[in-house]
Amino acid sequence: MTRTVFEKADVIPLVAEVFRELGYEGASMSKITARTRLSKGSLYHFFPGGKEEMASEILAHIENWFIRNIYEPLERDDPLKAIHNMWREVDAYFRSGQRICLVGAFALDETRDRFASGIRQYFRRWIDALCAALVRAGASTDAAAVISEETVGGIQGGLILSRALHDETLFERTLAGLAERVTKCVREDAGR
Amino acid sequence: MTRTVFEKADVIPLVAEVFRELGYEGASMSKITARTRLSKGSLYHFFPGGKEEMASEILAHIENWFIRNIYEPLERDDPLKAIHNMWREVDAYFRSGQRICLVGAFALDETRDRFASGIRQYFRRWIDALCAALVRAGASTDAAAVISEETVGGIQGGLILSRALHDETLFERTLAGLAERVTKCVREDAGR
DNA sequence: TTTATACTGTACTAAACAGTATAGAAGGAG
DNA sequence: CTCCTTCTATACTGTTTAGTACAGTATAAA
Repeated sequence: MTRTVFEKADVIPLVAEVFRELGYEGASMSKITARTRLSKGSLYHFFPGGKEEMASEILAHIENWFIRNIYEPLERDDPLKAIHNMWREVDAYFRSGQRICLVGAFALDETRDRFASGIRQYFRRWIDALCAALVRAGASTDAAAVISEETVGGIQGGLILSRALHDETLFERTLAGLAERVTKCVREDAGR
Repeated sequence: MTRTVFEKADVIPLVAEVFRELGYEGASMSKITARTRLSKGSLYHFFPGGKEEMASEILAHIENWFIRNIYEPLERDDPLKAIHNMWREVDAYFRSGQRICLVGAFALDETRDRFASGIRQYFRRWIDALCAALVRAGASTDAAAVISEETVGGIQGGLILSRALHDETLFERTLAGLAERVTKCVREDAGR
């Protein structure tokens, strides 16, 4: 009999995809074992704390991805380039709206209260990093604060709408619209 | 012993609130009975089809509310007044972001597939009604289509963000920002 | 006052649930 | 080879789940 051997680093994205598709409550252990092809033994070996530990590690894994690929570039690199990189990475990460934001989904029901600090931090840091990049690019502090909040919110709304309407083009349209407004905001303020 | 007698019209909003707090999968029959104080017998009397029938009737109830209070005014009344009315009603309905959009939440996981047509219709009609009102108010067809999509998406994003950040002021700020952009869009196009 | 209807409460079943225990397989170290 | 560690598979626990059955209660009409 063939035995597939996993490492924790391989398991987390696999389980994450199940949570993404079914939500925290919808993802029962049996659904997770069925969809990942991992046995209960393996899952409890990697996550002795069960579902709660899985979700907690997944959230940390997601946050690390965003820190490395989005937040740190925004904080460190040339702001306009980093923002351009953000649109590209976000579109790829959410597969043009075919893949949801697990953190956003968790925020909508009582799951939020279990992982409150992780969820809060994910959005807080995203908004703050974008805001700081906009200020460095020449936007006013006030305008940057407003538009960075609208941008992160707009992305979440775009994900909901594109799924609800089964419209694969909607998310990319949303990103393009947000990108245009961000660019305009920087141009206007920098031109003063 | 006192016996509280309900009608279906009273039961739907009660059960809806439980779905809103816990999501479709999280709302088990025992949680529903505990939070609504309705017995299993009563619930299955009103909804012989169980959870699926409950959610289906709740979605219909929500859509009716939006038709009466938002979509029809947008389609029928003075467009600027109807749009102004929309901001007020939406803020009240979602309790300034303290209450989520059940339809949006359903759209994020596999629950979407169970209620696909209801979910699609809710957003489709909202966007279309707003778009038509904007055109009647003097906006160009293209600009109206873009901004009405951004508005409905922006509302959903604002709900996620205000919950995620535990920021009660964020949703109202989002609505105010959207209202400003909508007003500007109408003014610019009508002035041509 | 009888009788039908509408609603409630509870006891029940079978399936699904989270989690545990444990035996065993693979692979490397000695 | 043996031994140890890491990972997998499955059988098992008690609990919770959705849903059914049915007896019981209030109300209104006849």
